[in-house]
Amino acid sequence: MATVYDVAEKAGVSIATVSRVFNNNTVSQSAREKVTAAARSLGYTPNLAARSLMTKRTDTIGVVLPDMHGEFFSELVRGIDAGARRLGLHMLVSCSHDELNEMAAVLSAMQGRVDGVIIMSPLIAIDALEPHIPPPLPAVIVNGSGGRGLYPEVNLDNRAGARQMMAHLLAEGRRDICIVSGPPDNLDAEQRQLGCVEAAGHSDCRLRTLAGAFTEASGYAAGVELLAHKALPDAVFALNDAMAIGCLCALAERGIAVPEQVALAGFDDIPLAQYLRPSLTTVHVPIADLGSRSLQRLLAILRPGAGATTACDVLVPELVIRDSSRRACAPDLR
Amino acid sequence: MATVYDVAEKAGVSIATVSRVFNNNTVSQSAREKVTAAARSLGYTPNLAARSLMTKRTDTIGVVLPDMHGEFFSELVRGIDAGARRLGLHMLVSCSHDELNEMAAVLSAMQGRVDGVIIMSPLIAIDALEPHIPPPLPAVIVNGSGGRGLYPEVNLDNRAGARQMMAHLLAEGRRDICIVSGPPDNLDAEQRQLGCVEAAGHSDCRLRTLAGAFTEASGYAAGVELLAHKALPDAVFALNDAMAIGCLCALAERGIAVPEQVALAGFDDIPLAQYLRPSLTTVHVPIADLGSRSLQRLLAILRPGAGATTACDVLVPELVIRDSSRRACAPDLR
DNA sequence: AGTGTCGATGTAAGCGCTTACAGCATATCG
DNA sequence: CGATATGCTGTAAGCGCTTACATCGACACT
Repeated sequence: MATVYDVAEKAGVSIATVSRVFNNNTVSQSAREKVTAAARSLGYTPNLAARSLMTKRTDTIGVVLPDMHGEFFSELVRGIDAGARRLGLHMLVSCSHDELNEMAAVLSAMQGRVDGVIIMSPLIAIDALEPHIPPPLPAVIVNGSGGRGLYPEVNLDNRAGARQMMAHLLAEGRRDICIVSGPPDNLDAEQRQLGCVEAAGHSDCRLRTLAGAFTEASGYAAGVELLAHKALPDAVFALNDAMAIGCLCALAERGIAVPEQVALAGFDDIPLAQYLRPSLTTVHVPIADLGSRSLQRLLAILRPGAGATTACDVLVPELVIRDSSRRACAPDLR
Repeated sequence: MATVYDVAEKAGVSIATVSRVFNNNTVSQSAREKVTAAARSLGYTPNLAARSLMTKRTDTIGVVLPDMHGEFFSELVRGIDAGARRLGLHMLVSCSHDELNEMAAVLSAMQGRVDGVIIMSPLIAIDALEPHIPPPLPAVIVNGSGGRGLYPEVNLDNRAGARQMMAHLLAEGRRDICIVSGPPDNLDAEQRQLGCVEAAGHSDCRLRTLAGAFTEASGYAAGVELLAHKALPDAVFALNDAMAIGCLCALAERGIAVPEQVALAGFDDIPLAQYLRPSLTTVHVPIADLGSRSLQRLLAILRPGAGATTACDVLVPELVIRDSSRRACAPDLR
């Protein structure tokens, strides 16, 4: 590999000038041209390790995810990547499997490789996690509501989303609502459930809960269990779309009409939701926005004063009403 | 940040010994303990840029994807990540949006940041891409069938998968089959289509094609178009699951019974496929395997002799027959 | 005792780059 | 015309680390 010395020699200038050309510093037009030509002919690329060593920057940001399963995470990464590319930043991705030690390991391994990290950890309580973030590492936490304020957070208002959905179901006249919950300790799931309980509290409806795990299979299982009881609820609110799909499958198998006998609702609004039969009422979560927003947040730390930071970092999801919850089931023609 | 000098001083040894401790070289028990203690108390972490500068390794591999949409890519990344973690490697991810220039830019930016790259580019022909891969950068190409052999490839036998599906549909007595194709120039789509044509050639069936784009929406549109014609085919083979779902939606909306009137098949076997009503017959693509296999391949270049390389790098997908294509529609109880 | 071997350690030389500082034209001004 | 400012450029000092080489005991063997 060619170095600044090779380029300098070929261009007949000093290494400092070469470096200046590649860092957009003040260089005469003629020198710039000579250097550029020499660099091209030698196939020179600056050695980034050496550069990092001097500048103490890596132009890379880390993304720590619990897992890579499903559309949710890929969408999040997409949101971050889009922003990062525009800023000339790279993206180091790692999955921690929601295990505290593994997450600590990932974070410490990232130290020195990245200028900052975006951490998403719906399972691990942030106050347990915070001590494991290496102090010099700037970090932003996504969707981990309730840290000690040491790190900026970008959150989704899961509670508000759940409340909206409940309000909708109640408005449709549903009074016996069954919630299919998320995995224990999952913060999103907790918040969504909380929203449901809040909304139900203001009404005369009956609320029950079936255990779920945010997977299609657990939704299916919940649906089967539902049918084992004598009294079918008049609405099922699965706390994510994957479970709603599983549940829909179980209900359809047993010939239960949705929404006529039972209304069904999900949460997330995955792209597919509108292509189910019946199309799925759900809560739209702007996942990619969550990603780009958290990148913005991180950038505000890394390059202070670079751009105006949005003060608000709680995204409010939006209710999307489709056929699966409608009393009068109008065909959804998109 | 503490450096080797600080640790050396505190531990009463030379910097070489400190370095040796952190590189598992031969050091006496007592020295090792002194260094470890000193390092911990100073919160020392080796500076990776400096290390890279000497070793010329980054312990990071790059992953270049066309996009991050949908489950396919996240699953692939998951497969790579799992392997990488075990080997102590990091993963730099970037999306190129299937644009040649952007891909070239991404690749050149990765040079020096990674020890090698895994490139997935279903849209860009590999022989167009190869010149843009910086020569010193070890690379493995996933699913980009048909390079000039400059780089190892890990491919999925799309053609065989499509042939299997066709054979199944024919065996079920379907004779008028409509294919919903993928986006133009997409290599996977091309291969799948080719497999269909091959299989049809050996039979007496009628084959027609409707344009698709691997999205739910395009599948839906294809379904609608299908219904506009007077003669409904007796089978629809959508070249990926997303389109099959869209198509199923369109058919269901118009009251067409699947599989009684029309059999429906997809390709990919996304996790959701079994939870559709009717559950979707499809071709199972071991996506995560594709990822881990390509990592293995890359590793064989990076660390020659480290592990036995599997000679075979063509993964054969597997037919998964579910309700959507069965003549006698037995309930699928999983 | 002399010699060879071997493991543990220290010394010092870079890896390729950025950047403070100094130098040196050339332009500007009193 | 000398003094001062200005714009480019070169020199050289590291950034924090790994590692070749030299050194030095300790030990075994003849």
